[in-house]
Amino acid sequence: MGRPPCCDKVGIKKGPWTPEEDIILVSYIQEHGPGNWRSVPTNTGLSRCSKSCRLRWTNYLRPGIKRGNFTPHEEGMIIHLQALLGNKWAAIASYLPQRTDNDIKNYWNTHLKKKLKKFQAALEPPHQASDSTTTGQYLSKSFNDRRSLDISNDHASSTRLSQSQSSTYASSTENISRLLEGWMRSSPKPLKGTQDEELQSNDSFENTKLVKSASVPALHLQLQHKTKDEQEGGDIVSHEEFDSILSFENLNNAAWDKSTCDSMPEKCSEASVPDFADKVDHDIAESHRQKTENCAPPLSFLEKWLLDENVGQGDDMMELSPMF
DNA sequence: AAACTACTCAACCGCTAGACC
DNA sequence: TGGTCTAGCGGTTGAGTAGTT
Repeated sequence: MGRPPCCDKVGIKKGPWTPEEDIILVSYIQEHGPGNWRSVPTNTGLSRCSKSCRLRWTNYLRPGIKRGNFTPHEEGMIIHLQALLGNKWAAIASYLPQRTDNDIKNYWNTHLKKKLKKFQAALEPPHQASDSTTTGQYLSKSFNDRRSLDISNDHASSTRLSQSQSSTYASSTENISRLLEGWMRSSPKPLKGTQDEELQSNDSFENTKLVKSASVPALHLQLQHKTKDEQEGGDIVSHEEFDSILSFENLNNAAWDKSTCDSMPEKCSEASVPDFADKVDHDIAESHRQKTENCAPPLSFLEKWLLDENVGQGDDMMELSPMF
């Protein structure tokens, strides 16, 4: 006796979503908000199962998602969070709110894993090269060897590489935007502001939800578990190693602030930081605290971030929610 | 120019946890 | 308390694309 399918498979469309389907889904969610996915196919007339609708929304259509072109600091965060948490993509994604877990997972599997493998291979004599697959091992070995290659340069080159690649994400999003614009013009629905604003306001709703359901408690548990592993002789990430994570020249304060404070305000609260410190690692938390202390005045923080981002990677900026 | 290979990433599948009755 | 249902998660697949021969 297996679990019944989430929806009747007969007549359910599979495969890539069309822009028209995207529009239908987005417009429905704009009106009703995300959630109650089961009713989405029936209410929208989409021949998709509820799961597919939810995934399409969370992985692709949800406003505020940053597509492609992972920045060096994002790479650094992914690498080290993966070393710390393992393949807990949702937990990792909660620290990179503009990225979906699917995106991070794909990026890890297609880019970072290989990169780290190469990195490890370069560090180890051939006879020592094991078939290890955990990044913790990669990282521990890599960072313990201070003769190591300049990983920042590696990041930079990879970013250049990825930036040179054409982005199907972008083109798809543009198509949808265009279609949405057309739809908005023809839609009788009275809407305040632009489509983007509308989407962004939904985004704040969605982000709020994300924050609430974000894996922070789970992360605490996992971190506790992880640090326990370390105490028991596990080969995860040492304090020193994690310092190096956060001191990546490209993993600047703005990076952390942006990805944490922007959409995870509770992490910026003074109350949450000591808790974080207890459970994770003093060094990490100290670094985090220093970074998050800047969060108190949201506007000045934002200004700081904007300035930093403009200097460092202006091309890569996300549009800010009008809620700011 | 065609055939082949490698790579990327959107989407799917199957499982689990938690909410609800 | 146990069963059912749903949302969410991580692993995997396969279509499309880029690169190479």
